Amino acid sequence: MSKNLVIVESPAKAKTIENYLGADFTVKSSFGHVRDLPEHDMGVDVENNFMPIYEISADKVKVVNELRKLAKEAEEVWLATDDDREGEAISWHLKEALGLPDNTKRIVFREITKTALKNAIGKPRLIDIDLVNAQQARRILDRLVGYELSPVLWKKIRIGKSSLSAGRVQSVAVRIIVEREREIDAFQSKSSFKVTARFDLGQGKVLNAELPKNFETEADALAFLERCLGATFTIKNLETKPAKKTPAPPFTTSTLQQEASRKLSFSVSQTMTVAQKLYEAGKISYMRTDSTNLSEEAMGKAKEQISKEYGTHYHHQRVFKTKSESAQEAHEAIRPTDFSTQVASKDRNEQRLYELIWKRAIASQMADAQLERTTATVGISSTREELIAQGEVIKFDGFLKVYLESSDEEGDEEQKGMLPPLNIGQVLALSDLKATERFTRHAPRYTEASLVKKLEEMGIGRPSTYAPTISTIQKRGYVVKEDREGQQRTFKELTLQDNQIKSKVSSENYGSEKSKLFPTSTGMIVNDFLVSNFQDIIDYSFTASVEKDFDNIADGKIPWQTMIERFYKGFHGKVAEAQEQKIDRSLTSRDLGEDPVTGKKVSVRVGKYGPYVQIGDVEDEEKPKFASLLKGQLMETITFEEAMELFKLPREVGFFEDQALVVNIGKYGPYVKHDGKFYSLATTDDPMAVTEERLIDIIQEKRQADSSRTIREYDENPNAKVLNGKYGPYISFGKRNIKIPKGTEPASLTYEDILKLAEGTEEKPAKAKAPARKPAAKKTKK
DNA sequence: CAGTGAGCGAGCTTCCGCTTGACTT
Repeated sequence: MSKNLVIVESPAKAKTIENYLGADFTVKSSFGHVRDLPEHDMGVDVENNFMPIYEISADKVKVVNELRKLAKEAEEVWLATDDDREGEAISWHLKEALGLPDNTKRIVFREITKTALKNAIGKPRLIDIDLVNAQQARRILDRLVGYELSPVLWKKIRIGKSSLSAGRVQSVAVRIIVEREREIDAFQSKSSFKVTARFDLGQGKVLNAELPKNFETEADALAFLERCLGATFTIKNLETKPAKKTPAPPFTTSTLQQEASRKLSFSVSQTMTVAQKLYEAGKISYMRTDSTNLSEEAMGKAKEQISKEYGTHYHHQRVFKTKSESAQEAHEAIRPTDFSTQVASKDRNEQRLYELIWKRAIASQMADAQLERTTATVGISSTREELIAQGEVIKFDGFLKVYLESSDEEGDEEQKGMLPPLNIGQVLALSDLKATERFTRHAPRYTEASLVKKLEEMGIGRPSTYAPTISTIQKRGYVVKEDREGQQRTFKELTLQDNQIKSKVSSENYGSEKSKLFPTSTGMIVNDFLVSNFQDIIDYSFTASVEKDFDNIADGKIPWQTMIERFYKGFHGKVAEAQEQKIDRSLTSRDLGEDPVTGKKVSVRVGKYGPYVQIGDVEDEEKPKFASLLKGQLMETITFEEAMELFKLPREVGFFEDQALVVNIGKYGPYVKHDGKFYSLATTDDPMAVTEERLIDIIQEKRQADSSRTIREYDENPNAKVLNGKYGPYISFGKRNIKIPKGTEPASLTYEDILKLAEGTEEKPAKAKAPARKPAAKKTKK
């Protein structure tokens, strides 16, 4: 056993550090936090100065036991968790859990290099209890908010099949999505006419120019074209200005998620999983960071690589200031551990992400790109308006040699090309002059990654929680990530060509969405409830204001209990008030009108399985009719006409193999039922309009897919099959899935073999919760 | 999984922020 035990948070980091520190040091990791408030209880004694109750987390018992043993054997323990609020708290919890003395040495370093480590070891300090208290305040505030608000939702809004929840971070994330959707719903598109001209310069060269301002009406656009009939077009002015482009800083968690989403179409969680693999393989630095900082050593290595690969004039050292105010900067920016490594993995996605990280980090240490922007003004003999043509020439590519950041704006950033050679006074031959109707666009819906960006800008959430937050709001049923088909619309186009003006009407698809976040009715209802009852908690500035308090606690200016007390007084009062309120049914239902046939009331409500329309009342003699809403329809916005359409389901859409094809919509979306089996419709199929041919296709496709997965079937039992799954072959036996023992050839399994293998396994219950069992359990208690 | 949805009401759910595997079909 070595003399020194060093404890860090991550095992990969432990391994690296051990190599640097030598034989006298054993380096172990805590795997993050080891103690926390209890999961199934508030764990905060509100009556007793908010005293928290901590317990060793279930999955950390083993780690803690091992560390306790090693700590006893060691002469000296060094707490080397991250240099931020959470890291300080982890050290304190370790000290408490391992029974270490108060003077245990605490060391910090922000980059893993030999010098940084030596410096840290030479300058140990004690645990900063003020900083720990700031973390405790953060933890307790989040617990109070989350565990008091969520039960209010359970009591006041019982909808959806998943349990509802609220919290400082997730509720704001949902609010952002809901408000954007409402903004889009209220958006009125305006059309205008954009004028573009094409000139033929001969020898295959073309000049494209446009009018700087659009015309608001077709009449204005037409009048302009008429004025241009027979006009002469001349280059009136040429202006050239130097310009430059500067590289973006190296990646933080949030910017990595955004770029991987735009350039590689990765989901936020996929990015993190792939990055974790690269980190564990030692290929990149830590991937959960809010810092854009590179270590001196890293900048030196980047310089070497750039000079070697592109020449020294491509290098330009840059130190980036971190933008975000909430940044805690315990780590470096995300960068390759070795800049000379360009191939880091055989896995395609790992390699693609690595390349992105490598390029971005390298580019951040490269020279600006030098450009030349040329603006040509085209005068028109018959009118005072002028056309403008713009071009760009790259004089020195600099960092553009390796990397260009992409943008969220759709299609706006067309690459400007070079202008052909032009002279002032040159007369241009017009090929055509067009006025095309264009429409203003609503603000874009959020993607996972652009929501992360927004949250980060608002200082809400941390690098380690962006991905989990995004998945929580989807799991709770507040938000769905979907593709939506666009709609057709027509637009007008006026063309002046060969001294004639022609008008044409064309159609285009607009508003289609891919992998965007949409609020559900549940999300909107819960959001509205929270906004009207807990305005300040889900206010966009709430986190920022409590962060100021946490800073004051960390600076020793106020005791954490004072801050929590002050907050809790007002907050708990509002919780109590909301509990007293009658359930507001208008939140979860809306009247649409009367059925013209029966005169019965038509209303839309949100039930256990989502929003649905109901005709009639449960008290009526005749049972009410129900129909679920389609994807994309919301309780808040559905119209009476759309609602009545739904009652055309279930529809019988023809026959196949002597059985009817019935289209309906279930809990999990639209499906076609045929011969007692269910086949899901694709998201692009409209259940109201899908044809017989298409349905037969769907059935045959599904059968084809199933049969290609089947390795063996059994006459004795149609429910027993050997199938090929994502992770290799397995046995599907009724509702059970059984592992195939190692060394067994799946195709050789007989039915008897399967029965034997099934013996030891338990039948999986259809639903995890067996409702009949619970009351019985209570009886025994009594 | 897929012919629910109200209300009755037992007993359940839940937060944010640090970390990795275990598990899946």
